[in-house]
Amino acid sequence: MKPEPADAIATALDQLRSRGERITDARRAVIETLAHLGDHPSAEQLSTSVQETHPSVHRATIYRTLDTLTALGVATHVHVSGGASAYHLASSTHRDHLHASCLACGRIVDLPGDLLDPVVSRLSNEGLFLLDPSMVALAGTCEDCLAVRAPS
Amino acid sequence: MKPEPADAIATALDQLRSRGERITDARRAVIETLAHLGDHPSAEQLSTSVQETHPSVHRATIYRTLDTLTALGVATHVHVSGGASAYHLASSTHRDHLHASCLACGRIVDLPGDLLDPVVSRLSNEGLFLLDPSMVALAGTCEDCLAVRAPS
DNA sequence: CTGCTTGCAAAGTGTTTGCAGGCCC
DNA sequence: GGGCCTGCAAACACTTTGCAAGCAG
Repeated sequence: MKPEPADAIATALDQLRSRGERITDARRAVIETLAHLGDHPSAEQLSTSVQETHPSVHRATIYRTLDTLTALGVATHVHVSGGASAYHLASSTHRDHLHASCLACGRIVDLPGDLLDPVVSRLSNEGLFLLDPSMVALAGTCEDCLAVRAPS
Repeated sequence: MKPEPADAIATALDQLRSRGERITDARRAVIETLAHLGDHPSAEQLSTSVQETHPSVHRATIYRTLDTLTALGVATHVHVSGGASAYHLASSTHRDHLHASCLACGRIVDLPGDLLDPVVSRLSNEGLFLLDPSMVALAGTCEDCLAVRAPS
């Protein structure tokens, strides 16, 4: 089900090009690494990974690139409770899912994108708050860690 | 509607005493300041406030005290997207509400405590995740900022 | 007294910024 | 070539830690 990383990379680069952004080695490196990791790395982790293949790319550039990619909608990030932000490409197959960080193992897991729709409606109806699900950092325990803690 | 800060302070101190924790000037200062601010200050803001009335209390102590208070359940904290954690006393009148940070003004607003119950159930039923609502940092736009952005 | 707490200073994360030079288009 | 991007280093915000002295119980 996972798309070829190559597809995701090409898509991302196209998005950059069509926005008139420049394609540089650093940006290519960030996008390629994001695509190949496929995970939800933090900027710091990503920085480490990128430097394995492209040692000349500076950390600060990674941060700036992620900023740019996020601003363009090519990538998204979740601010994880008390930790570093997690990034991933906004490829079409991953679209519109939510993120939750497991307090036990620290991983970011994907959850259904419509999960918070009822909550958004309720808050909206009651005039309390305009909730932006994509900005929400859910937290709790993932199924793997649940299995460990509470074996049947 | 707000309880006298004095009540909240007394309650908090009692909780400390009954847990066998020591009552020190620093702890009293933190609790008093939390009670009087009534808001959801960050550790850093709290530190600043405390030092206005108790200049001898060190920042590091504030962090340690907040840690202790949180561990005891006397205070709670929300990890706010990309920023500092926000703290407040877990006084009975405030109990069990959720927090959302406004992306426009940065404030922390309180939302109904049962807001995420359906979400918790759904995730639990589907065996996906054990969501801990108290650890969730909601985000979006608060009603005040909505009013500004979208005047009738 | 005993040992939990504090003050202080320093280190540790995660991230941002100013600047000069470099490369994309 | 013009100006966006980058590398570098330093600063920044927030938080944690080791240690010796101090105070609560």
